[in-house]
Amino acid sequence: MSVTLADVAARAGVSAATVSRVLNGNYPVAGETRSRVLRAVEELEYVVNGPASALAAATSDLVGVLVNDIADPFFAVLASAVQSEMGPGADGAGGSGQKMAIICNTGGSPERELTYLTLLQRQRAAAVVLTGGTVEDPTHTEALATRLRRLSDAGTRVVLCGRPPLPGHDALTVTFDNRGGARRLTEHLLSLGHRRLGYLAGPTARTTTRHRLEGHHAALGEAGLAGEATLTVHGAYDRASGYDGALELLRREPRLTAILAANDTVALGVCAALRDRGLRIPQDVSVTGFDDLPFAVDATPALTTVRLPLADAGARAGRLALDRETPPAGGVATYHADLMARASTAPPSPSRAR
Amino acid sequence: MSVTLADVAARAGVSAATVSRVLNGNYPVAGETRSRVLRAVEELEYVVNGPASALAAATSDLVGVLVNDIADPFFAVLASAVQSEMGPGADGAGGSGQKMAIICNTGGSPERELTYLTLLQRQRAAAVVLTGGTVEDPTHTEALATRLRRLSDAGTRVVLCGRPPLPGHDALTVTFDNRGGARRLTEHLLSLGHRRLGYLAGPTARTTTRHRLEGHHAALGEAGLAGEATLTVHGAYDRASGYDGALELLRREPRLTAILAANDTVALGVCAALRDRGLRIPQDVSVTGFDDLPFAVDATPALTTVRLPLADAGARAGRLALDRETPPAGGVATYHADLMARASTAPPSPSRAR
DNA sequence: CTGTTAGCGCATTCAG
DNA sequence: CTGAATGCGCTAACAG
Repeated sequence: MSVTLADVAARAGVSAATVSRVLNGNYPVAGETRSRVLRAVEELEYVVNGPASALAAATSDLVGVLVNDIADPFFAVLASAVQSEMGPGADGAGGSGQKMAIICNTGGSPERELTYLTLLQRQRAAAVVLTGGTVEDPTHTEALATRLRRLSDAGTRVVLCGRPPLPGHDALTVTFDNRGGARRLTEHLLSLGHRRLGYLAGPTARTTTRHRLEGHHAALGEAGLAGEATLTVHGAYDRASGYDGALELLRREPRLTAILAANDTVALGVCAALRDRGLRIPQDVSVTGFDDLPFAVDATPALTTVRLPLADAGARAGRLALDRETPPAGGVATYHADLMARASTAPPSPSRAR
Repeated sequence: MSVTLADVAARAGVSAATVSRVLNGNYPVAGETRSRVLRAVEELEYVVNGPASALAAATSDLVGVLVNDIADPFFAVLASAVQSEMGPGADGAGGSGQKMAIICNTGGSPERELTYLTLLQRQRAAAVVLTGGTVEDPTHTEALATRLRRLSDAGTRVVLCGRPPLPGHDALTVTFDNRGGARRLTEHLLSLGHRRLGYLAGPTARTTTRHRLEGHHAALGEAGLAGEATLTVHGAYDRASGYDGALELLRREPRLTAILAANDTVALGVCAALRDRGLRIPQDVSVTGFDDLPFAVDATPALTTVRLPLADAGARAGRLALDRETPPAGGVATYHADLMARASTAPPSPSRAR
């Protein structure tokens, strides 16, 4: 078969235990012995058997990262950042602490989220990072808390990134001020003079959707427009629902002067729909996104949005997962969402005000 | 500690072997016994120990996916597609064949590619999928072939996706007709009447870069412009090099009427640079991308590019990796790259022709 | 169809 | 500082 520890030991004229010690570098080993072992490893092209050592040591060097869909830039950037803290190049301690990230696409499905968690528990993952908003359903929340508790009981570190702390489990959390971001976006539009706003919300019953909507309503309330602008349509976080949603909003209120999209991707769909309807951005209708993904600045006109520090947050989550950073007080770190006012928003045109 | 197979066996009043059999579903087990075992599993909340079974069975259910950077949409889409063929929801055979994808960011570095391959060998990965173009350096090519041979010798399936077959190793390959795509793009511009083209190539010494450049030159040659248009600048596959590269091309040849970018992301940078220079697209300068990533159609003007069927190719690679699909004849499947003529290209304006 | 018997390759006691 | 012995939890023959 394959070359094993014993083969290396024989070649180096030492015991298997010694080889193990050299390789893991936890125990003192004589310099001479050490180099002899290392040479044998080279010569035999020995590669540790991960499963075997995971079994013996009762812990693997796999880290699970749950995302809705890795093809969505939001999650890709987050996952990439988490990644950046492990594996070759990250080098948290000087070499052999190589962790590997298992990326799991849940597709936003609660069941799959649970299934993946079980799969990761089966792998005896060293840590698990759950990214993005989560479904707000008591049943699921409880099931999730239970699963996570089992994981932490089994020694797996659990970190939440991009979602609020989970009731029933004290996982370390890195989250975004979605409420504040949405509020700033709405205030920005109101200050430009907009009064008839359309809001394209994300999928119902998700934390992210709710928080952003709450921020929006808060701003509206402060401006004394609480009751008025309940023009809201829910949809998925994709371009198509942006397109369809924009048309639906216009159907309901043709005199709309601004549309707030659930995120940048949705905003792109909104822009496409408006263009197809012959409406100019921002002269006829202002549009805002959310997240400030890389493409936002290249949209035409450049998208006014709110910047989420995804890379920072992801990296932070990665370090917390690997226990390389002291946890924030209270276990929760919240990142601010800055307004990026660009060309897709402007004062409403008097003509459309009618 | 944690509950084990033996615990379940005791609870169900059977032997550990039987439990293992019902869980893996490979051997015939009496219906009655089966359900008793399953019940015990439920009651004890038993979760298989992955490392232990991997050790005993000498194979894990981990699949490595090497990408340059998962934050780059090109790789994200590819990886997502590979993913889609495994894990919950893919269900290739009816349930428990759950594979998990380990995504490895090589950052385009040959050394890291090798390191990750070793790490995957250590995990006894069931398969490895290498995506994207590769560095063309004899030393690296050989080192890579050696590593891959070790992997296949150890029983790991190796699939290449988005790069040409590797000399020295007969891995299954799913690749794109980069040459043809670049040729079609160039022909498109030539047929519109362009004669002064600028080419923004990817990083030097990479297969993708070379193939696209070759296609470009082939088209130029056929048009009898071989010697003429050697206006080429190399750069990374990112927006910034698109921006800088466009400025550099314009410096070298201010009368340029078209720029072919290494890919869509680079094209976005080119567009930004042109706009900043007060040049209109496509009236003053036509621009083309490559890949047809989701955002290409939302650029303004919509980007003329070449469509790579990333999702199809990724899924195919995933199935091949899992041995769920019969390999193509010769072990190599090549996907065609279709021209997507959109608004960023048009005949050159007579005024600029001077 | 089911139980028994051996390891899989390594990390750790515990002695020396 | 090093070696010998033990077991991690599971699968895979081999019998029955």
